[in-house]
Amino acid sequence: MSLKEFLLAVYERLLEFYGYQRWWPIDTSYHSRMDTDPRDEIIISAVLVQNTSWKNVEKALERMKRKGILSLDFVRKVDEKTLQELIRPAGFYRLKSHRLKEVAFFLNPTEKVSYVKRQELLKVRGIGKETADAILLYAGNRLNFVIDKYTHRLMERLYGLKGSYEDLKETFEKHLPKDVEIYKEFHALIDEHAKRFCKSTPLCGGCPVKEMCISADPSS
DNA sequence: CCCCAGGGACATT
DNA sequence: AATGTCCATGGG
Repeated sequence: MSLKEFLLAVYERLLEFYGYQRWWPIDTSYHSRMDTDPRDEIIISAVLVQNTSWKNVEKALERMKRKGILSLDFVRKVDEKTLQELIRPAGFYRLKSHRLKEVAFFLNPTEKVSYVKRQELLKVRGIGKETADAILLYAGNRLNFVIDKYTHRLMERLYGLKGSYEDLKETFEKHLPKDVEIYKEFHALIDEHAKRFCKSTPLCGGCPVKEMCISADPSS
């Protein structure tokens, strides 16, 4: 089986097992009610979720909706101290309030997310490769595969596939169909699978891709 | 008590 | 290029 066939087979098996993940969750009724851009919610939460559980991000988003406005305009206008208190549950709150300001001024207007160059987005302080690719893919609907530590771990275990962030990103983008919906779902499925089975100490018993994994423990 | 979460910047080796 | 440290809240 070629790498191309392998990646697609893993994707289809994970999709079959877990179903559609539908990242990024968006409160569409909020944005139509408040006349705010849903892409703002994705951009803001992409920063908030850095090394943080989604659960804690949701708490911060709720506070922004309740005591502020969940939009990049609000982030630009609110004073940093207030912003810190709103996002506190997401952790690293002093760091992240500054990062939110940086990205909110850079992605102004929000429409810029659909044409800005990746290299330019990466110059924003606080926006690394994963956050940049997540913003481009999920908010910009652009063909940018997102790599994270789960992707590294899973691919090394499944196929012995190692490499830098850019190496892995190129591999996925070279072999997968050029389809943003597949990019979005596959990344989400990889994360879900890494959390449920392919943890730091893997739970190979019941793993949906055990049969295609070079390092699965056959006895478990 | 421990470890980890949908990372990134910066320093050190 | 690889590894270490800091940033912080919340849950298991």
